[in-house]
Amino acid sequence: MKTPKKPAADRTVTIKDVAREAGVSAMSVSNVLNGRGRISEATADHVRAVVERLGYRPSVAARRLRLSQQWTIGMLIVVEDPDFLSDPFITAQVTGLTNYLTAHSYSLILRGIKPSDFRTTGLFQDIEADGMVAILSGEQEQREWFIQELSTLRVPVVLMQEQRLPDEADCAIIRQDDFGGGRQVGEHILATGARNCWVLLPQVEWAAMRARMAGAASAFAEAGASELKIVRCGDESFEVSYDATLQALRRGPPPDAIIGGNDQMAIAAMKACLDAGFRIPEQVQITGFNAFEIWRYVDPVLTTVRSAAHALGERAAEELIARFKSGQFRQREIVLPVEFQPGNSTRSPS
Amino acid sequence: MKTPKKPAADRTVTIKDVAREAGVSAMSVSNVLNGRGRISEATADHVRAVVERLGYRPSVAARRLRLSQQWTIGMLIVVEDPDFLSDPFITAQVTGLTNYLTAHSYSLILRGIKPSDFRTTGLFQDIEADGMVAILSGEQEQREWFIQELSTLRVPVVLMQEQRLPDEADCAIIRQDDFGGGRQVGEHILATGARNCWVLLPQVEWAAMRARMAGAASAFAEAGASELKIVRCGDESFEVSYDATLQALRRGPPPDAIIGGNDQMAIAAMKACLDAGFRIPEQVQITGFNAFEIWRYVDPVLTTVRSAAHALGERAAEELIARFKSGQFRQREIVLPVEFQPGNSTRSPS
DNA sequence: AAAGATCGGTGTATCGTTAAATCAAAAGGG
DNA sequence: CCCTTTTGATTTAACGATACACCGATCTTT
Repeated sequence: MKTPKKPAADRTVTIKDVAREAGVSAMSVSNVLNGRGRISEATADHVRAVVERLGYRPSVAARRLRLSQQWTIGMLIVVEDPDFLSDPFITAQVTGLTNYLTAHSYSLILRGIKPSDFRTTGLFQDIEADGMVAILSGEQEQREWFIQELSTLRVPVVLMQEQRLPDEADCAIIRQDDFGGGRQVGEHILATGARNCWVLLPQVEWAAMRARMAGAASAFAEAGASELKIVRCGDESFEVSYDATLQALRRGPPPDAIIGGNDQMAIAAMKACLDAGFRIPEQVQITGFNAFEIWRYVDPVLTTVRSAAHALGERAAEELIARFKSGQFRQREIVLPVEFQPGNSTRSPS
Repeated sequence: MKTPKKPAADRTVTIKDVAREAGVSAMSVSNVLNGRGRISEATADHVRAVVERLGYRPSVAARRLRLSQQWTIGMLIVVEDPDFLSDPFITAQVTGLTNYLTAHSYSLILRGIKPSDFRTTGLFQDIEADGMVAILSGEQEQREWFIQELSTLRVPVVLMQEQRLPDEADCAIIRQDDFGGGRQVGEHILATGARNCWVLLPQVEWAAMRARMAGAASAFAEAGASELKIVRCGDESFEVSYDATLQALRRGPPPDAIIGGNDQMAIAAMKACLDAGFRIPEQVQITGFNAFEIWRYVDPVLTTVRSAAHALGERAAEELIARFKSGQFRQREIVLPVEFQPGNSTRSPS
């Protein structure tokens, strides 16, 4: 007796094939596989066996259409730099998101776009995502406009790093305590006796960075110290931050301390100071933010603020799925704590 | 006169709504929007106007089902570490991929999985991607098995970092010239007079890293120098590499040079050497690989190899789309050049 | 023993789009 | 002026799954 045994059929196996082969209706197969409806154990086993034998896999596309659910979350990173994953703080959040979503059978579609491309690709209309996560940069006004546009999609929206929401926006914000972290940095710097300080910020507005700076500034203001001097860099890259710091050093007297907007900028500034002949931390102190892995391996070890970036991503995913399932989009704000991490790029408080 | 003007209808607008409103058949609407079939300019304009007025957006889900095309590429990063985006070399490739795909209206679904999860989530059966990109780690045998499994999906497959393919695998490989880069590093080190060298490699097998090492080894072999001593680190993280180097330094005589498997490991090794009291590059020389942005901002500036990671990702995306469109899956290998980048962590060749 | 409840399951319609076949009317050809 | 071709558009039937309504048997209940 010949057994062709052709389980790797060329045409894809559909639910009807299984139904015919098992001698039941397509509906029953569906019910068995989804554990719905009333099916006897016997036929269920039989159906499962046939499914196994034919190697049937339900069509995701069909299910998506029928149930109008995509099991897909869109993630939008709006930033000028096309190299949108260069910041480890962002990748860590992405990782957290992906891992959580994968574990819950959702997929993440990642897209980095320039603000100017927001309307064309930012709304993920070619995707029909079940929800959106966004990290926005740019001026407050522009960001608010983005947020409003995102709301028109009628899917849950979670914003990361954003510090406050327009009243009408029914989004969730997931962020860390940037202000608090910045304040601790400021207090620490003040305690070392520094008074004349710079803050290194990129040209682009990041709400989180502004909050860090505001935190530090509030500490300085309370102490009656002189105002922080903002040094603008073109962007957050090492190169640009390095150049900006070097130029600023050449232009006038050096500061007691430089507060970097993040670790990258701080490390670049550190290098610039060293190259300019200053000793760290004796002459100039440096602080970073976010404690990305390298902070310990530069010399001297960087004083920074440890953030739970991975957890931020996970919480965002969790919130998003919860919103999608419940259909409730109430305004909400989730803030995770940060931890100040003193290193050797600042002096011990005296 | 009251104009309710309710363009943001609650129920989604389908092609039928447009057809009814425009007084034509659904098919005509479809044809207008896709520029197919025979349609007079007049009706086309009219239909477009109605589409605009009703705010109609074609349903991606329906189109996906009908055309059995998903406009989606799956990217698989198989690695033990759940923090699969911590390597900037990988994120740069991801960025290149995403940007190219987005520009061509494809989406990337990213997933980092442990080797043990390969069967459950690795095949993207819950996605039905039009193609797959994979970065695999692990033993050769295991990787080959993964490659074979990926082939069963009957979609184009592009592998990154892989150095050679099993004969039956009709995949494309996109990689950089790791061997050549490693060889240049080896030659450079030899030229400085170093003879007794270590190679820092993670426990996990990365084909690319092995190739770099083989390149360096070949230079040493030809020069008749003593064999490279492999120092295994548990993984590629700074912390583990640092500890491994420090331990190795304590256990015996220091090497003339340490060849890092990548920049991260090299920087960690550098710090370990400094902390152990060695001067760089006078006593110990260090080299990295991949030139991720920080290489210039550590002290001393790291000698490394510049790679076109972004371009690797773009080429991968391009190849994938080409394969999908043509339906031709012939074995292919694309190799991009690398550029040796001498720094101050090695001495000048004498 | 009639009436209802439970069990196990089937048929039909539908999600929104597009390929293929078809068709009526206008245009062209001899 | 009849016959073919072209033009512009329609009708039908999928793509593969699931919601919903319904149905014929058993099994209870009184």
